[in-house]
Amino acid sequence: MYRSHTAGELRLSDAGKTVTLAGWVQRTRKMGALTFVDLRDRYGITQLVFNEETNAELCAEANKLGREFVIQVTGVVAERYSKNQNIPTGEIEINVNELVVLNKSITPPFTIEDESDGGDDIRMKYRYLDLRRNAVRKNLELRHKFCIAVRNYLSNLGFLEVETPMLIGSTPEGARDFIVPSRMNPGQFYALPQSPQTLKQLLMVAGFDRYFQIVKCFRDEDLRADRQPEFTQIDCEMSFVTQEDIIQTFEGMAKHLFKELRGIDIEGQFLRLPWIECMKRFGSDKPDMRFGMEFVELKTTGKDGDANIFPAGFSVFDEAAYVGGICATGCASYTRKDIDKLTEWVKRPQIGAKGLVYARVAEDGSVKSSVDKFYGQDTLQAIKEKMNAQPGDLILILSGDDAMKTRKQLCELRLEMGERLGLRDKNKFALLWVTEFPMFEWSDEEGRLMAMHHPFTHPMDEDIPMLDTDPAAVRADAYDMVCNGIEVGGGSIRIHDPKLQAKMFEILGFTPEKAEEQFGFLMNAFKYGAPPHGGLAYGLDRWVSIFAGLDSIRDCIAFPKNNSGRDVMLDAPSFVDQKQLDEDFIAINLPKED
RNA sequence: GGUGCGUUAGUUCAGUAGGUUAGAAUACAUGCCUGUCACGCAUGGGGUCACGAGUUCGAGUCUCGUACGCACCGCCA
Repeated sequence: MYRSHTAGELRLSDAGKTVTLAGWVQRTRKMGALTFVDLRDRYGITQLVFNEETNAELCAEANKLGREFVIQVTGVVAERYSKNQNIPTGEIEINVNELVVLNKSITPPFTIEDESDGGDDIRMKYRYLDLRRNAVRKNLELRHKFCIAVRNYLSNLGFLEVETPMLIGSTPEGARDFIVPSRMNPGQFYALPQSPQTLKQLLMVAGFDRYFQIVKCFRDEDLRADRQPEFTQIDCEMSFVTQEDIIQTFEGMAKHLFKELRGIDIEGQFLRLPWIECMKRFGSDKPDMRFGMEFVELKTTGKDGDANIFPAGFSVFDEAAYVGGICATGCASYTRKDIDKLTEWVKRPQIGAKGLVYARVAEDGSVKSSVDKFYGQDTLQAIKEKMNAQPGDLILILSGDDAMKTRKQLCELRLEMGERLGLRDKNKFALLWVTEFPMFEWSDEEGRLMAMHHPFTHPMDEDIPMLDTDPAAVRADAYDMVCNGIEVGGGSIRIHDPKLQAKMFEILGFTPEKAEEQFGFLMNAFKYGAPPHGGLAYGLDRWVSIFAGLDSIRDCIAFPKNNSGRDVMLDAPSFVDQKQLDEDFIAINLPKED
């Protein structure tokens, strides 16, 4: 037996007990004849005491201990002379009688403490040391609890967890696949699933009317703080359901998770916003609803309807297709310099605005703007009224030729101002459903319509007739759940009619042969009695990050990849031996260096 | 594929206008210290300033290129 207790559980009530503990040396403090050692394991820290006067030999051994040595000690629990209120075991210490060094450690490359001195790079290279730190370990503990809560909730509703294969066929639609060679089928490749989408639909055909799976998915695309090449989804599918049924079920799950993991009761139904309204009011299909600062449209043209608050005179607005603004509460105190900086910020290539028009509302209600020489006070007052701007507020206005592009720029500005005003509080949560997504979006690169969600998404029933006449206007029976401006889940009602599915492939530019080759298995299955079905997938890593207040999903993944998709600890990916390539009949064809 | 920022001691960083021997904190080592708990004090070791080229009498500092890291755009059905 290596230990009788963990390093986190002993209390004053245990005083007098003889115990054996094992763990890592966090640090040692030598005070003359007394030596204190903090013993750490994943449960906590317990102070060990060695006294030169009672056992000089043992104390000398203790003085040789270094950071991260693995030791086992036996001793008696005693009340501390002066208590440490900062840790749960702070009222006791162990007077050690026996010390065994189970393993030595070389000096770690960074200090393994709550406030580590290590940067991301070195912590990732030595992730197994980083994981010894409370901060990182707690994220993984939260992740574990999250998974338990998910399984409990879904299990109680009759959902069945079914594993689907990791080695499946490649489908070029969507993200790039990771591919895996098949030795027994020379020249052929499996693909790792981007999602178990088609497989879960086949489970519906099989009659598993409530399925879920906590499952790894793989996409060979560039990484971000919230995107890893392998990530985890809570993949769900239900039969004989409408969008309303699915929203009820998974809104319930979100509420359950908030209650279980954060102790937060979310009252009432989540807000639901059609996609087009989201874009008009927030310039995004995943708006951060923790704060308002909604867009006010000052000029619209074309399909948004013709409206214009501005008299002619300022050529930029005269020529713009869209002019919109936000009202930054209390920001009238921004100096000319502050606004110049903000203007530079919106003109950066990442945002791409041409410029920024501002208007300050003074305490007396008068408006002073950067376009005073083009517009009279009456126009400025009209803008103030329309934007409901109060004295002390700063109105920020962007314009452009393309309404959607300008809205996206305004969205960036809104988020930035929200950040500056401290309105994006990590302990506040604002959830909503975004619905009525467009079915298709035009791809310049492909020169055809692409599925905005995926090709198995059912159109909204009332829009089905438009598939023939105006496919670009068709809305999908799809929905995303958004939390604090992050897409945490999304799904749709699926097509279960093989004829409708065939039509969809046709609109997406598949020839019947191509559709048959890639998705024949699904089309075929649908001929044998496919139930109406739909589902949703939650991004587990993103959910856990939100609950843990993390900026990057990497912090809740035990062994994440870096920006270049590398595992710097394993040094993967790597080249393989020629023998291995030969077995798989693979020739490497790297581009020649210039 | 692109944009921005970065790379200096084991680690986190500072380094002024281009000028002598590149600093701090922490970590590490040694010593002192009987109640510490971010202990304290003293002493010490530790640097190819990412790499390559260029400008210059002289480069950690300026220029160009490369590599790597982070954030973002494209991409992510």
